[in-house]
Amino acid sequence: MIHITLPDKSVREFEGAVTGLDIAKSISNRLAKDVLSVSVDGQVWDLTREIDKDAAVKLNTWDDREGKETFWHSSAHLMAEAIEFYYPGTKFGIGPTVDTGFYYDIDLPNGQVLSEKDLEKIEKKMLELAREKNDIVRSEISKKDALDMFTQKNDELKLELISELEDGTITLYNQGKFTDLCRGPHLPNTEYIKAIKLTSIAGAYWRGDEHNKMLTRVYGVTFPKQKMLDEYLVMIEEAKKRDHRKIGKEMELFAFSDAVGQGLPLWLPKGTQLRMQLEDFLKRVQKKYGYEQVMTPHIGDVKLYKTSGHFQKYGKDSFQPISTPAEGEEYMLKPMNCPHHCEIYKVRPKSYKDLPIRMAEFGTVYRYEMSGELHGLTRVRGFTQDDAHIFCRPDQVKEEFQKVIDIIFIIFKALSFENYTAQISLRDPEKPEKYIGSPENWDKAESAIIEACEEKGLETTTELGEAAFYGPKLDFMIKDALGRSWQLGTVQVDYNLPERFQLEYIGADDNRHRPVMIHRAPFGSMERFVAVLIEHTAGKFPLWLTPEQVVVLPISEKYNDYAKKVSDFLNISDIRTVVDDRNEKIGRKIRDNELKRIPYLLIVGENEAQTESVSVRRQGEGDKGVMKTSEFADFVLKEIREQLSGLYN
RNA sequence: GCCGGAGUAGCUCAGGGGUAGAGCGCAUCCUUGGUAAGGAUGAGGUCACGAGUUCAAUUCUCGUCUUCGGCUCCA
Repeated sequence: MIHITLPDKSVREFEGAVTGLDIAKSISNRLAKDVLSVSVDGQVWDLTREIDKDAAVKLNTWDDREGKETFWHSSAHLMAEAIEFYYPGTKFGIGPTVDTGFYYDIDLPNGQVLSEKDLEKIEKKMLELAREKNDIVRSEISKKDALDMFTQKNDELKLELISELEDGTITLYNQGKFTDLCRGPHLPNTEYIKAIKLTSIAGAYWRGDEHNKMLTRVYGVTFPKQKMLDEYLVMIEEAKKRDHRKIGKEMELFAFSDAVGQGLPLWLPKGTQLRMQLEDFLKRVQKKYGYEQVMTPHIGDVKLYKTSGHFQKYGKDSFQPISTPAEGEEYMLKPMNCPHHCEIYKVRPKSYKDLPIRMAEFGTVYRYEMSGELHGLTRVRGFTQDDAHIFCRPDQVKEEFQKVIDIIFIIFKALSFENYTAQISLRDPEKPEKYIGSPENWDKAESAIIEACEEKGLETTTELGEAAFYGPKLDFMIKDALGRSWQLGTVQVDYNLPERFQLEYIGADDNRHRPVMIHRAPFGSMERFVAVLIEHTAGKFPLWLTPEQVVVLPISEKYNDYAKKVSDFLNISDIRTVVDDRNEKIGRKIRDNELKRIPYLLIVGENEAQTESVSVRRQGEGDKGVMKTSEFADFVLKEIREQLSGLYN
């Protein structure tokens, strides 16, 4: 008798060994059709693999991550089978699943190359093979046999993988004419796969090491229903429309120029206005939280970065030192603001009563990112961090950390960022030698972060070994239009720099102590943040951020004076207005896309009887009717106030 | 940096060894008392840059730069 415990704690009894599929059938036919794999005591198994002892079982469908992974994993094998059909002798590296879909790294024989056009025929072949309904069969194999088999195939990639596996744990999966080394699990057969799209081809190093051979990586995604693929493709198209590079160009927020240089963004007037609104907002919040603004130069003596240790670690990846007329003198474009702030700290001796000191700067830094890494505003070579450094006593770390989390919450709430994740990065407990600072301080800092997050009710994931060598950290990630994760806000505890710069304060005991430094940047960088904000809002910014709040349109030239009066009047209310003094054809300009992005359109002179009034149109709502200009000002201010209300508490 | 696409008007793109093309935008004029439009005319290009092949290169070849998709990296 076998007892199977389901997630709802109910227990089903079976006469003898059962498969996941059997269990699903015993529940409902519908589930038997939908189930893709089965988790047995936490391990994901094939549906057809026999369970011969009591176990806790979860049936995975498309809605479960495990189900999707099984589906895509089998799809990768299907793709490999199709590729082997057209390119016999292809060597196969690894073929894992990713967030959406799967890829396979392959090495085509005789230096053949794959182009985008070839993907279609592979797709077709995959569908053909899928319809053959070939069973996917698992078998166990000894290490020796496995080595023999792939030696015969002359596939040194698989041989390398096998050589690292333990004998007795090696399994093969076969479908049709294709057999692959694989841990599994897989679908029972290929007919589950109904809709296939191979999305792209890219180069990738074998095992991610640039000293290794470059393989061809083929990406694809599959679905159990054609309709789901269609929806996915529509979603991708929609996402492309939100791309910040596209919107940034259309709205004239920022630009790049070959003449200026790669990865160096030019902020256009509207983009600058947007950015300044964000900066002002954060400055107000920071002021409330006891930060003081500072300013430091864009360059610094190379020695400064040698003291901080950054030169040794990152000197090669920086813009190279600038020589001066003086012999042997070298300066660097600053790659970070921290060393400058440490020097500010040292201006005069500090008492424990002075701490915490919170030093903020919108500091522009320059890093020579690899050319292939540059990407719109999200990865650039010159960018402005909304940087601040908090110098505090060890006993203040937790409280300061919580205050930083508060600030990040205020920002995310103000901009309705809900789809974020937070990750705590701690030491690797097995490798204490990797980290600087005393274990006691690390313990204190790590528990301070964990407790601070808990007390703030922040849901986090914890990664061991992901901490910086100088301290633990907390990162906030947010997804962009295409589902890629970007790191935005970051809070890092640092024991290293205070040490290197010999920072001190005099404690209540009249002894010298070392302060703890907290680095934090809620936006991360203005560039990246604006990029994510654009994609998040698809260019429809909250009213208080909109680069063009209100457009005043005189319907003909004779209303120009009045339009100017209206705009002057509204300017008093801190609302940007744009007067276009062209004639009535202006209507053509303000339409479609542009109209969509301007919250308010005021038309002056529509009704000659009411020259004291304006016709108001609200984005997405259409005609709001005729209002007195002063009424409109109140109306808009009220709306902005509503959007801003509650942001500070 | 590496692999693979791409670079033609302000924007989106078509073309192709022999005066350079479209749509939108822009300009001028006409029409339209209008919910933001119709018509006519026109201006805009070293076809990214540099070499090579050729009688002739924007087109073919090579190199450089930039950009896009990945890899790697991210203080």
